[in-house]
Amino acid sequence: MIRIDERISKSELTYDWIRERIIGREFNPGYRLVLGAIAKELGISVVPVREAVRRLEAEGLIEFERNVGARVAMVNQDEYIDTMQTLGVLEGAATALALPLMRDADLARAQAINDSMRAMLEDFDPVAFTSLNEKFHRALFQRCPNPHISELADRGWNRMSGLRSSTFAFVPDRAPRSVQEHDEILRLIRENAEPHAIEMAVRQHKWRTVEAYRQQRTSS
Amino acid sequence: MIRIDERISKSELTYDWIRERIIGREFNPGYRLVLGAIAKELGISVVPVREAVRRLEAEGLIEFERNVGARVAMVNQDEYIDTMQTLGVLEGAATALALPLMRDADLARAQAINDSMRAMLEDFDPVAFTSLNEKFHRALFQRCPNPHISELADRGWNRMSGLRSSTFAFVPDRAPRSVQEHDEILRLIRENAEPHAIEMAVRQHKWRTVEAYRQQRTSS
DNA sequence: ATATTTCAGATCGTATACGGTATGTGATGT
DNA sequence: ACATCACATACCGTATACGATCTGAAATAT
Repeated sequence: MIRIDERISKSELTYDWIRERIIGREFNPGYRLVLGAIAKELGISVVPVREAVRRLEAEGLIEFERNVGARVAMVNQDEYIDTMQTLGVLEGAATALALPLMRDADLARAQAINDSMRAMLEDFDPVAFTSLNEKFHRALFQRCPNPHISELADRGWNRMSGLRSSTFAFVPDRAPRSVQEHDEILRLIRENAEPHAIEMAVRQHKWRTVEAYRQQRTSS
Repeated sequence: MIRIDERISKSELTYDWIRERIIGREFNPGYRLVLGAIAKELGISVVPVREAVRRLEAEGLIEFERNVGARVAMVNQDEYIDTMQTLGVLEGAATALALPLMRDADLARAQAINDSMRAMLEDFDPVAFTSLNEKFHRALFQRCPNPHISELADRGWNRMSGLRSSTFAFVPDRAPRSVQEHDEILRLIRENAEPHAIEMAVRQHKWRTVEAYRQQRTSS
């Protein structure tokens, strides 16, 4: 008799609950996570909440201070730059590794997303644009056969969930160039360019965004 | 009156305690971590132990199964390959980023480590050799100015701590080639080669080790 | 002999309790 | 008015307790 106990532990449940809200931007960076309050909200005790928070802490989504409490990680500007730089490396590699497994449908989907982004350039909505941008990049590396590298790339994106919404609000000039570079990347893939060339195109694309951001910051 | 309370929480203490033992290979992959036993060993209750375990779980050093318990992560062969591949990417990038900050002393130290490795080829000790190998690579990227990428590279090495000791036991033939490739990498750095060339040298060096391992596995 | 059931011991998951630490507020002194 | 201190409150950190679940071994059935 196999009894499939799908019941998930409360600790796990809480982990998902908090994580969804951070990634869904319901809890913004700096948002104070009061353990007791969360426990009461979910109708459980604080112990499983603490375990969930510890896991999120290790993933960098939450910052924890002894005797003070937990808050959604503040990704300051330096960290933003570091994370984007790392993400460029990881995503470039993940995309290159995904190439042999990529299907026409995947390419078509990425193309469709980028077309939506282009259409949006007229009447610019930074939040929607940034959201599509993420979808575009995830579409490129989703087939990556190395789950380890995919997960690190995922975590990188999640880590910036708080700032994501505003990335292109900071550097709106980058938007048209960004769409153009996406097209270029898709072209390289279609033409079966060297995986290494594609990797570097993805990396440089991301690094140029960081560079634009850095300059914007120092000039203002 | 500033009172610097250096006292670290028991949860943190336990985290360090377990982590040291995993990385120091006192707890090998598969080792069963009984929460109550650890609590008793450290003279504390299980709650902080559980928190520590959750963090280690999120870092991939521990695997946790509901109602069964925690054990030191088993890095199976596929995971080993994936992790090494990822590490090649990260370490290559980290090393390239570190180049401008690298000092002569750093290079000299790396060279000394590699010389020790070469000396060891005569009377081969896989464990000591693998340990030096790690030191060599860490020496190359330690100056990396992007803490985020360094940390991921560190975690990659730590994740393999269990298998590390045996890497070169599996593919002893790789050892002389490895030393040679280290020399080559050092030469490129000394001659101020393109950062990108150095990045790829480091990456390929690691990937070749993986490849040797993969072939060794399929042929046996 | 092999498969199934039963049961006890080990271990986990979570609730509750309580002392400790940080933080804001109002009283007190200058 | 401003700084300092005392105190109340909110929240955290950890211990303890106990029911739930798993595991392996002995007992039973086939």
